[in-house]
Amino acid sequence: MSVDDLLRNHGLKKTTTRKQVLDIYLNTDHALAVADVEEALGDGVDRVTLYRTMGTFEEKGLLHKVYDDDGKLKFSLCSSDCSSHQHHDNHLHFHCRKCGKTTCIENVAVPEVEGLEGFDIQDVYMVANGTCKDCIQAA
Amino acid sequence: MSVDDLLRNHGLKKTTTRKQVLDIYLNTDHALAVADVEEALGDGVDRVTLYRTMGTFEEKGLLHKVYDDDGKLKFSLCSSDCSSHQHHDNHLHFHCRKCGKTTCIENVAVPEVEGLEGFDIQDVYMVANGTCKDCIQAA
DNA sequence: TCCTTAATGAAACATTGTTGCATTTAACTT
DNA sequence: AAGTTAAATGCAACAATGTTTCATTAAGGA
Ligand SMILES: [Mn+2]
Ligand SMILES: [Mn+2]
Ligand SMILES: [Zn+2]
Ligand SMILES: [Zn+2]
Repeated sequence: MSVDDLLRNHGLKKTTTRKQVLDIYLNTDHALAVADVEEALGDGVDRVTLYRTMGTFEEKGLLHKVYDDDGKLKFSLCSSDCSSHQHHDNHLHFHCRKCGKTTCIENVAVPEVEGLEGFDIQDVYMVANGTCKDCIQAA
Repeated sequence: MSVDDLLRNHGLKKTTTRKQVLDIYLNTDHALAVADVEEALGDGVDRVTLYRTMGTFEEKGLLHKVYDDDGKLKFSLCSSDCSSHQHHDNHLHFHCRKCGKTTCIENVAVPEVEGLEGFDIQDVYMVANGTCKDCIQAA
């Protein structure tokens, strides 16, 4: 889907910054932090605007949060059925300790949690840490 | 096990601050951030010392890191078989969005990850978010 | 008790994220 | 196409979290 369509479908105004940010995510295969996007845009856009842009994208279901080993916040594109009402990104994530990249493993679902009687589970986050394919091959 | 024994068994000097910090963790059933410990100690101990203390405890296998929903870093007591060589805290964690407490669910193991051929998985972190027992009862 | 090394305190700094307010711009109305 | 309005942006100031350097203090062994 195009950048313009994605923005319209999620009820967002079509601004220059939003189109640029979304374009970056569409052309990257791993999660990006605010600082990464800031660097990719090479100045010209205020840091605060990026924080607000990513926040809005997360609220509206365009991006979902990803945390790596060190609690560093990154964002990844959501699957097509995420909206402002609900996220459906219950897949595994992989964080490579060599290259630092965090990737969505869309085809591995987070397993159901058993044995937690008395708790109300809303969602489960799961991240595997280790060495990614690329870094193994490069070694 | 006593505070003194724990410190000795992990090869750590017995200082006032370390004993106080460890005592707090032994008497709390949920994970605590550096700021939480600082507040519990009520001044007198420098913030930097606490960061270093918790860092050392983590290295030596006395505490393990816990991240909640917002990437906030907390620490929890490790199971008895953690050491500076390796952590064995592969259990589920629960983060309550009402009270904010993060708890170790020692009796629920993190499931093995299937379907990740080509990756080298070192460890897996898993946290369930929702409402805890206490907050459900209080409602 | 003395000595050595590790632990601590203090200050300065870096990074990440938030808030208030003035200005600009997108989308809608006319 | 111009005008209107609410949302988005830029800027400055602030807050929270974490790190680094260096002088001082304290722990544990000799
Ligand atoms: Mn994902
Ligand atoms: Mn735990
Ligand atoms: Zn890698
Ligand atoms: Zn609760």
